[in-house]
Amino acid sequence: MDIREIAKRAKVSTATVSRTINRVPTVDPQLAKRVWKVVEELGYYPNTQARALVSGRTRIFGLIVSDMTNPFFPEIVQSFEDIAVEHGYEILLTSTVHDPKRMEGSVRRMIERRVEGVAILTFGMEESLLEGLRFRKVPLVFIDVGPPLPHVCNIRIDYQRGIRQAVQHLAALRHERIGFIAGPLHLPSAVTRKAAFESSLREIGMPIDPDLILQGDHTMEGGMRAYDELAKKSARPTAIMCSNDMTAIGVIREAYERGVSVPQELSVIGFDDIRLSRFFIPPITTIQMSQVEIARLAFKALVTEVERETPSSKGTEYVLNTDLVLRKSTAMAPQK
Amino acid sequence: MDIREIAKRAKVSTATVSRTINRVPTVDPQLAKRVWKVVEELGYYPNTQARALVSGRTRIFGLIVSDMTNPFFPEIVQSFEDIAVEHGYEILLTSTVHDPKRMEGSVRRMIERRVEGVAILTFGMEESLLEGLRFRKVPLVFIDVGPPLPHVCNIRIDYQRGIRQAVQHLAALRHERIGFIAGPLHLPSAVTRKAAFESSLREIGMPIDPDLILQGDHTMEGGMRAYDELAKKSARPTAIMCSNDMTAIGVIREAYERGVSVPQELSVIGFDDIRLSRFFIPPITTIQMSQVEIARLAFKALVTEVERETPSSKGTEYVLNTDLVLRKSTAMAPQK
DNA sequence: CAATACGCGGAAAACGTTTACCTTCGTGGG
DNA sequence: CCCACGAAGGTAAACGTTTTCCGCGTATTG
Repeated sequence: MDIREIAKRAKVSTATVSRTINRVPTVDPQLAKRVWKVVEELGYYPNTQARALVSGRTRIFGLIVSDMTNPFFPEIVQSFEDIAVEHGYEILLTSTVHDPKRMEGSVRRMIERRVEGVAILTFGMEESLLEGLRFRKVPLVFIDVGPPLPHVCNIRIDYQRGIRQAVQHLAALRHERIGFIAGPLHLPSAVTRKAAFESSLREIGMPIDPDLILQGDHTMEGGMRAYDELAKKSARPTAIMCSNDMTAIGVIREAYERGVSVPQELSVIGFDDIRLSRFFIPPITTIQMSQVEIARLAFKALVTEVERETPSSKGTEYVLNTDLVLRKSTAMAPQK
Repeated sequence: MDIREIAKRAKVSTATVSRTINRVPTVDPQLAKRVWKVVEELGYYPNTQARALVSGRTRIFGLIVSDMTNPFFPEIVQSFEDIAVEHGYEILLTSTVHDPKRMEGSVRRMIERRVEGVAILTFGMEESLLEGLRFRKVPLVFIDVGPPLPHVCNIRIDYQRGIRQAVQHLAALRHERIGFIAGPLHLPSAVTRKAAFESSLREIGMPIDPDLILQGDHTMEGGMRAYDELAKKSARPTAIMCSNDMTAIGVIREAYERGVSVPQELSVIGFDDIRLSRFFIPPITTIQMSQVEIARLAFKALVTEVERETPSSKGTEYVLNTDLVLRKSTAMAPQK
C-alpha cells in the first residue's frame, strides 16, 4: 500500500496525495478531504525511508549516553524523547558503557542512519571518534566538554555555584574535615567538579587536604571502595562530598555496613539529584542539575543548528545552573 | 558521496560496489580490494534509508517500555541494545508512561519507520492500539500478556516458582502475618503475581487475610502509601511481599520514617531483582527475574519470527523462571 | 578443435516518496 | 473581446541503494 494506491483510489495524482499529507495549503479542500478519506480507510502510513531519501531529512537525532543503567541518564533520555516526539523527531539511542569500541560503533550507526544531529551526553569522550560526524557537518551538542568548533554546541554547567553552596553548608555545620570523592579524572567534568570543590574550600579559608580527596568512578561500588579507603585513615573526615549521587549512595551503603550512621556521625552530599536520592535512606542532600533542563537545552541546540540556514562559524554555548538541595544526609559535625 | 562515486573511482559498476560491501562471495578478491580501498579513502558509509527502501528490510526493532525511569527497564533496554547491535539491528525506543495517547503515537511511529518487529515490555497494554501492527503482520513479542495470535510471541514468566520460594522462606522464619502489596490490578501480570501469592499461602495451609493485601502502583510512592496503610492496622503484618522492587523500597523507606527497623521488626521481599536492590539499605531480599534473559528471549523471538520463511500460524511461547535471592531485608519474625 | 557450461561483472529496473516544471483553466484588465 | 497572468493539479525526474537479467570470456568436455 503506497502513495500510488491512494492516488488511484482518490482519482488524483501522487503529487496531490503527497501535498495533501504534507498539508501544503494550495490544495483544494474538497480534494484534500477526498484524499484523507482514502488514507483513513486504507490505514495508509507514509514510508519514512522513502521520504527521507528524497527530502534529505531523516528527522532523527542521535543520543549517546555512557550508561543507561546509571539512573541519571534515563531521566534525560525520557525528557529528550518527549521533546523530540513533540517536534516530530525520532531518537537513535546508544550507550557506550565507557568502551571506545562501542563508541565507534555508535558513531558509525549514526552516520549510516543519517542522523541530523547528535547529543553527546556522556561526560567525556574520545574526541577522535567524532571526526566522522564533524566531517559530515552533523551538528553536535556536548554536555560540558564541547570543544569550541563550528557546528559544535556546548552546554556548560556551572558546577561552581552548587558546589560552593554545599561547601558552605558543611562549613556552617562545623565540619572541618571534608572528604571529596571525585569521578574518573580522565573525564573533564570530573576534573572541573574537583577543582570547584577545592576553590570553594580556599574561598572560605579552609585547608585542602589531598589525603581526603579520592578518585571514584561514578558508581556505587566506587563509592563503597572510596569510603572504605577513607575510613581506614587515622583522621577520618566528618563529611564527604561526592562527584555524583551513585557514589554518595555507595558511601552511605558502606558506612552502614561499618555501623557508621549517616548523618549523625557522617554527613554525605551527592551530585546530580537523581530521583532516587530523594527516596534513599536517609534522603540524600545533593546538588541539583536538572535532567529535564539538560534534555531541553540539548534538543534546542540541535534544532537551532539544523534549522539555521546560514551556517554558523561557531557553536552556541548554553549554561545550566546547579543548586544545593537540602535533605537528610547532612547534620552538625559530631563533637570531638 | 554515494555508491556511484565509489564505482567511478574504483572503475567498476555500482553493482560490484554493492556486492563488495555486502560481501557477496562471487566478487573477485582483486576487485573487492580495489573497492574497499576507495571506500576507506573516501570514508563512505552506505545510506541506510536507500538500502531499506529497495531491500524492504529496515533492520529496526521497536521497543515499547512503560517507563524508562523505573530502573527495571533500562537494564532490559541496555541488554536488548547490546544484542540488537551485535546482530546488526537498530532499536527504536519509546516509553508510554502509561498513557494511551503516547502509546498510540508510539505505534504510529513504529509503523512509519517500518520496524520489522516490536517487543512490548510494558506489563499490560491497550490491545486495540496494536491493531495497526497486527494488521501489517509485524511480529510482536509480549512479556507475559501476549494474546495467542499469529505472529505474536509471548514470554511467559513463571511467577509461581519464585513467589512460592519467598512465601516458604517467610513461613520458615515464623512469620504468620504476611502482607502483600500488589501492582495496579488492571495489569494482568500484577493479577498473576497476587494469585501466585495467594495460592502459595494456601499450599502451606496459611490463611489468606484480605486485609493484608493492598494495591500499589509499582512505584516507591505507592509502596510508601501502602505501608502507611498497613501500619495503621491493629494487627500489623510482620512481613511484606511486594509486587516489585520499587514498591519494596518505598515500604522500607516508609518503615524507616516511622522508626520500624527492617529486618528486625519487619521483613520485606521485593520482586524483579533490579541492581539497586543489592545496594539498598538493607540489601533487599527479592525474587529474581533476569533482565538480561528477558532481553535475550525477546530478541530471539523477534529474529526467529522475522527470519522464518514459512509464516507460522501461532506465535512461539517462551518461559522464564523466577527465583528467590536472599539478602538482608528478611529475618526471623519478632517475638510476640 | 568445437561446443557447451559456467563464473563474474555491468546495465537498468525497482523501491516509495518529494518536488521542479509544465499544463490547464479561470479571471481580470486593457 | 482577447490576452496575460495566477492558481492548482499532473507528469516525471530524482534520491541511493539492491537485485534481476544479460553478455562476455574462459574453462571444460566430447
